[in-house]
Amino acid sequence: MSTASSRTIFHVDMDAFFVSVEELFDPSLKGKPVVVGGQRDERGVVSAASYAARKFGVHSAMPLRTAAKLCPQAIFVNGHPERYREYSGKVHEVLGHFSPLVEMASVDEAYLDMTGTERLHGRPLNSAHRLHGAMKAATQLNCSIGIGTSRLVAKVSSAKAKPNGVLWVLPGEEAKFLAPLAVGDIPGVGKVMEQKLHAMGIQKVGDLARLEDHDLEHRFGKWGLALAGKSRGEDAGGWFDNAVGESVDAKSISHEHTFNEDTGDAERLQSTLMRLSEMVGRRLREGGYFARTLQLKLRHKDFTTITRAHSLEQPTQMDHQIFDEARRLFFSNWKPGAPVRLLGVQASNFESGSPQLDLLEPSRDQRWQKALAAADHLRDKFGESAIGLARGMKGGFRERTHENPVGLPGKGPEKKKDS
DNA sequence: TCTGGGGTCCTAGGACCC
DNA sequence: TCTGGGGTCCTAGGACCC
Repeated sequence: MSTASSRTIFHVDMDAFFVSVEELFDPSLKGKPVVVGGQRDERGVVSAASYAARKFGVHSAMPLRTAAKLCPQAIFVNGHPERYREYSGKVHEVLGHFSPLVEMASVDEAYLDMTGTERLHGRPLNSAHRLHGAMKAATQLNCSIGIGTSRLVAKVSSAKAKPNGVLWVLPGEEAKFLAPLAVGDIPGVGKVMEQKLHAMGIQKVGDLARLEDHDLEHRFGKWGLALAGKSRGEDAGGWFDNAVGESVDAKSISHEHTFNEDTGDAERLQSTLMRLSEMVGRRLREGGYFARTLQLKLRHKDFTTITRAHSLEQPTQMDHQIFDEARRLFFSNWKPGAPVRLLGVQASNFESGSPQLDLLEPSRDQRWQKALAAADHLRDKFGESAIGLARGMKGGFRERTHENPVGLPGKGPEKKKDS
């Protein structure tokens, strides 16, 4: 690819994002070993660790209890997703001043296509430094910026620029930049792939680049071919090939819950399924999605996990249909009393627009849809906890009570308050 | 060490159809 | 009888990312 026709991609990655946001709300955390993600004795993993905590070997995805052992003096903080979303919005806004083609890849990182912005913003290194300053001024947060001719190179270079740095890989220098790096530094190469490559005697990206494309394809299929391209710095295969800023429709929506202690209590499990189904339904309605496939996820005490899916005749976005299916799948795959660690509900296989509606009479489903829309509206207005959402399965609605937190029919004290 | 939650993509087998 | 080949859909599981 010639220099003249090459793209200029920025990858902007916020430094220790969750920790830095928490520090803004509680400045006393600054400089201390901080672990975000939960309390030291809870089930769960580290979402983010401050640089002071990282010195003790703490890193994200590590079990909280392990982090507590490695760094007993660490301050453990529960995550605040609303705060991160708020600051993510501020980040997005800053980026919008630098390019119309901005794509948030997650809450704390984004790609910018800066191709052709030189007249407006100057040379890449210049505009990166201005962006860096503007980000600090607007959000009080540090970021690192990688610049390259592909998303892949930009992303790898931002990782190498951390913390609080800027790194530009010149057009034409991609292979030279990547060659000395470990194969595990390539996005998409995780533990398993890394082990396989090591077993082949491949340690560095340069070793990979020396192999023939068709050898890699033969060994690893489609992925192998993509890998060969990546070793040269190309956005080969899958998501990376999308133009920056191209909006991609969601493919699935899911919610899951890990119990703090395993439970075999059927009522508790059912009410959890109900809550998860409602959360999924709500997001389907918000997004205007109708899902044809519903999936249950069930993780046992020993961490063995199964998923069981079913596709409906007609797509749905309604809580009770989701719940009915999730419950059916659950009871046909659960040995009564067996301790459960996690339950999850997923909707996928979306169909655009509304499903076939009965045009002659307002069907039961349509009435349901209206009721749910009204409930969503109330929740928007008064907050999740302010109202006991009217809900029910067969008869009318039942109110949520303390004993019956999800309004499960036929359970808890008979506080029949049909509305 | 004792393993979250929300996603995407890929593979692979079986059903079913032509 | 003992048996093709391709295409698509469905389901299950796993690698990977932040």
